[in-house]
Amino acid sequence: MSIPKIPEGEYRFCLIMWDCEPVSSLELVKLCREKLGWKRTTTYTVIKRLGERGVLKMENGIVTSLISKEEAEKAEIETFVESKFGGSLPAFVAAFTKHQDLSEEDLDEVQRMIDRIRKGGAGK
Amino acid sequence: MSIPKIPEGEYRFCLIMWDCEPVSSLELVKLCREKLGWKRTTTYTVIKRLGERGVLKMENGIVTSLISKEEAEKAEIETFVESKFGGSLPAFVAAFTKHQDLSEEDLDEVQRMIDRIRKGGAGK
DNA sequence: AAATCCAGACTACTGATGTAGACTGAAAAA
DNA sequence: TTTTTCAGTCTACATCAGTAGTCTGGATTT
Repeated sequence: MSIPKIPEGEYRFCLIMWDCEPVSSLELVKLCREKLGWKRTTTYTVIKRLGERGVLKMENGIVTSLISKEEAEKAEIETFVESKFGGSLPAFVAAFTKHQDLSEEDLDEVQRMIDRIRKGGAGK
Repeated sequence: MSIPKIPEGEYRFCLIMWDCEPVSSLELVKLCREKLGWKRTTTYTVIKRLGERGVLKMENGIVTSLISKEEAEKAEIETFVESKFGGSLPAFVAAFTKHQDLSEEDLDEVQRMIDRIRKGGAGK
């Protein structure tokens, strides 16, 4: 039902997993050692915990995600906007555009997305 | 000097503080009891911890923030984009616009901000 | 001065997170 | 079949966040 919250470290792991799933735990152990500097058991512990929270499942040594990166991102964004900006998108966007150094390319990117949404009638 | 990370509960407290500072600790105790359901001592504990981390200071029973809401927001957004989207604003904005239910008004709001930034000349 | 109050500090407990060493059962090697 | 290896689990421990009970020194009241 509700997407479970994924804290920092575990999220870093997830990014790796999403990037190459389905993947063997062995492979993940290797990747986490290289990219995160984790010990073998640390990776297994995280796999275990994420499994308990329904973020992924491991069967026959193969790890597969149960919630997609997109779903997780959506949940993260919602939680973030909710807790930091009282759920107000405008408030968030205001702070967002006010502080970040948005390059022309970024602005164009956003512009394009807005247009796309408008055309697509994603009002929903 | 880098803006310290402010976790959930403490951030909720900060929102209240930023809203009425400078304010007496007594007043904060009352507000937190009403809005957050906190016991008297809990509020004091949080004031203490945030004081130690340089988020605020309390002198003669008067609490004042040391980092503004704007600074905190900026830091939060940066951390968020960094950890969830590898620091890529486009990636973030993409996920953002793709998943959230942006109303026409929100879109207009964002549109206006973009226009304003463009006119106002590069960054800030 | 003795009794009372109270703001603020101290101490404390619980659950989550980050990280990893010790252990085990089953498969592979000798 | 005895030994070795190793994938995956268990146990463990420190830190942090959330929340609050207890203690104390100084101000207030009697």
